[in-house]
Amino acid sequence: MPTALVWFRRDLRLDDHPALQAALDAGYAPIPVYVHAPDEEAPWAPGAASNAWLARSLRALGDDLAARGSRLLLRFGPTQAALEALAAESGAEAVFWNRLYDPKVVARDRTVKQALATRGMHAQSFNGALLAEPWTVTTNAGDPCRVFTPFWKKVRPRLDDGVRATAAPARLPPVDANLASETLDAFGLAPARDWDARFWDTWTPGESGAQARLDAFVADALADYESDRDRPDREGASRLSPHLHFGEVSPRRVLARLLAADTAPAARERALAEIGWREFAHHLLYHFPQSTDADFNPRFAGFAWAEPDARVLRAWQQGRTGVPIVDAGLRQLWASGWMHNRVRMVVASFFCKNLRFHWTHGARWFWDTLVDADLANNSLGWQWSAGTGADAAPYFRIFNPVTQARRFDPDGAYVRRWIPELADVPTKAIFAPWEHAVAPGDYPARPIVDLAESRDAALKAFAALRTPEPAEA
DNA sequence: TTTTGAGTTGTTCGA
DNA sequence: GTCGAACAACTCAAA
Repeated sequence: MPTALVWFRRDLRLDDHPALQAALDAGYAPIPVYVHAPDEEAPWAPGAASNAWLARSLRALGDDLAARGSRLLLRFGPTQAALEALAAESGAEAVFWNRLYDPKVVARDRTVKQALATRGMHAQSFNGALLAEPWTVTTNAGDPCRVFTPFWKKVRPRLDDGVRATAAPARLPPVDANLASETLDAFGLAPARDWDARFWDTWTPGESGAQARLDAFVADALADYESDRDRPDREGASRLSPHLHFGEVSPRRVLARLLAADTAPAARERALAEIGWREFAHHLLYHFPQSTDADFNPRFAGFAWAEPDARVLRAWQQGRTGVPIVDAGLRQLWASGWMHNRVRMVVASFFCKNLRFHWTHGARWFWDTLVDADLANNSLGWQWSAGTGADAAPYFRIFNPVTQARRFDPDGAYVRRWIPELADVPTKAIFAPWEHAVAPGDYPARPIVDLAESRDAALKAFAALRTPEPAEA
């Protein structure tokens, strides 16, 4: 039986895996391989939390392949050399993989594809990560979309039919035992010290964990998704983001489940729209690759950002700003590798508006600490919050963290869970303890920045960006 | 080409 | 307490 390499990247599943399926359909015995080459994604090589997840997800994929009679080979990069070497060792005639959209990865993959083709190999890539690949969606004028609503109006009608997910193969051909594999430990992905120990109370990386999460979401949270998705004190979010990032479940599979769910149309559409935002983020990243580091809106080149003060930056990172909802979010992030999306917006607004630090500094912290760190989603989210994005919040929309906490954590349960110092503070005082002089000694007595003053300062800084009147002649 | 309508997630102020 | 307006202008996208 001829063999083909199936190059796994962030598609760490067997269900609805187009590259694997294509190899099988073409009559090849697949040789699954993962190549460890983080340098090739610099300066956005995966962060520490992401790597901790990846280690577990790779182990799960290896187990799942073994259970079907196959084997996952682990190799060190550089990628091109690794794939060429494995092809030579195995006699593989073809290489199949699913596409990614990060700028550095796109460039790397193009080079790899050309190199393989030059050697006479069949190299082919597939769509395994998106419902609508970036080049398939344009405005009527043929340009990339910059605004979500028109983008989604183009994509949403396609989804009612025509997007199919294929089932995982029940059995796979064996992989030649002579083909060598690195050990997972050799990759050095798992943390040396077990700071991630508590992550795994809430998360199960790997395909079966992803499917269980999807099942639980559809069964328990979908019906109330419209309201509860904004409530960090409830289990209202899907929590699918890290599973989607690593491709442990495909968006087509999520779509199929949402379309089949017996639920109110509004809840379904809301959940679909969140998948739509993931699609839109990838659309923007693909068409505007510089948006990971540069303000989308060039007008912000003249904005009076504050120079990040190391002490203040550390207080934000550690959840010691003195603003409870902000600190709760950042502590949740540190403890669990994840933060509720509503709270992400609150901490980002505080960072970009109240502290007036450039969004890239916050994005970098998220990148290192989130298990769902995703270049497309992270860049879009931070630019949206900062107001620098193409389709961003208007600049005068500055979140008041006290108001946000009262509205979305009305009983203070979320704050108490993540800030034990405040566990005994009454609800009416817990969102702004400095106004009631109730904060205990080891919690900051007042916010690191005055909320009202810093809000006004941000508005003034934005006002200064306005196009100046032409000078009098 | 020109015009028109619209744009994830908010806050504050004053009637 | 509730409600509507103001907060600015700009740009995108479609008609």
